[in-house]
Amino acid sequence: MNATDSPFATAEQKRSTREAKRAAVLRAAVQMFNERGFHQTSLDDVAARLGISKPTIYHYLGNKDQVLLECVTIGLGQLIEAAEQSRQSPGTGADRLMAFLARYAEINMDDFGRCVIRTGDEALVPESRARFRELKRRIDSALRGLIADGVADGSLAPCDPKMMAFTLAGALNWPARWHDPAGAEDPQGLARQMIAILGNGFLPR
Amino acid sequence: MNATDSPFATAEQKRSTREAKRAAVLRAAVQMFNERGFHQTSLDDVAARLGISKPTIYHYLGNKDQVLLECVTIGLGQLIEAAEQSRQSPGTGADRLMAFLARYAEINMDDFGRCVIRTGDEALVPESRARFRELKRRIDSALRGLIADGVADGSLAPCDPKMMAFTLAGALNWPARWHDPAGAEDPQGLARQMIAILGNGFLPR
DNA sequence: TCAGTTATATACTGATTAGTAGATTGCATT
DNA sequence: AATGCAATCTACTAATCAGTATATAACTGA
Repeated sequence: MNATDSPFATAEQKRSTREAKRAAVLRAAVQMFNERGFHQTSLDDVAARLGISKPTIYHYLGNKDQVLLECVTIGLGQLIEAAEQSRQSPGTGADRLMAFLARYAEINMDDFGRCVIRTGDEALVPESRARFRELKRRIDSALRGLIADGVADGSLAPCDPKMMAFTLAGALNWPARWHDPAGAEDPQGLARQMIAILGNGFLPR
Repeated sequence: MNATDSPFATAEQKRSTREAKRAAVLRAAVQMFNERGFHQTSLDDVAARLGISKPTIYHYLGNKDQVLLECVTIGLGQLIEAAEQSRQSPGTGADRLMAFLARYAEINMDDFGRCVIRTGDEALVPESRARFRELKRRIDSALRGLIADGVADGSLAPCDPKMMAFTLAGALNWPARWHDPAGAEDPQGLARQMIAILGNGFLPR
């Protein structure tokens, strides 16, 4: 506590507690969606977990579809950011791809990334669905681009980038279903192991 | 039409039309669950697609949870059968693993297999959930066993069978989400391509 | 002091839908 | 002829839950 804290909040402080509350609601919602599924989670449940009432959720986030859309948008935003960083990072195509895959896998074991994977397109209302798909397409193109680069510079095996992207993404999406965030295995370690397997293949070299 | 067909059905014919009706209801249900999601599909919707009424579904299959449990049980049954066949098939560990993976991928692009993948544990009522998990565990053990055999006979690269199983299964589960059953790509071809990628890895050999 | 804004609650409405009660028809068996 | 069972329907009940109307309290700025 410093001398400047008073019971009267400044505009900036208010803006920031509002942000914090909004984030807390979103965090509670995404965790419950991941644990129990979107349709098994009512907004009253989410409110109860936070000790607030349903209209407060509407105040901060809007209706249930908007809450879900915001969750997946955050997850997809993290993935897009990761893709952009990898594109600019140094090394061969293979190096850049592997850096991206590691980040990709970690995000998929995190609250919002898990939500992206666990949310089927059908769960969203049609307008949100289009947005959801578009963002996913963006990640997919970025991944294909990284693969194509690696094939071009010879650091990756020749392949069809589309099939390769589906295969790699599938493998690294799956932990969103089985990995227990409260469990002992650490996401980074798992990601590294899976990427090593995908890099070398199951056949002996 | 042969001479023996008459408007009066034998007991056997009746048993078999009953079976056919039951199967038709199940097929309609699983397809709609896959297209629109379990919670977005009401039993009235399923009945409407077949031109029947909801109580008829209860007559043949029971309540909504039982319908879903039956769908996933069929899919898992196909996978278990595939695992047993591969265990007994000839060739090296790698050969047997690849035969299984091919079948595994194909099943996952079929109605009931897709449903297995798309159904989260949370969707089922707790009693069914235990059964669902147990069957999935069985497939996972079978897969790990095949991998361990291949590592033992040297036809597979040394690896942790658990991580390898998660990685391979994840990659081959994913088409259940993106592959369009009405689309042009044929499941067998896709399966072969993915397995080649997984066998060789993305790094050049 | 009054009007406006923000944060929050209680209590309701309306829609959806799982599941059931009960009727009907027709064949099968005694 | 009578009883029972299989297959099917229409019409209802009851629960859940998204979303809203409305109240209140606190602070803000005029």
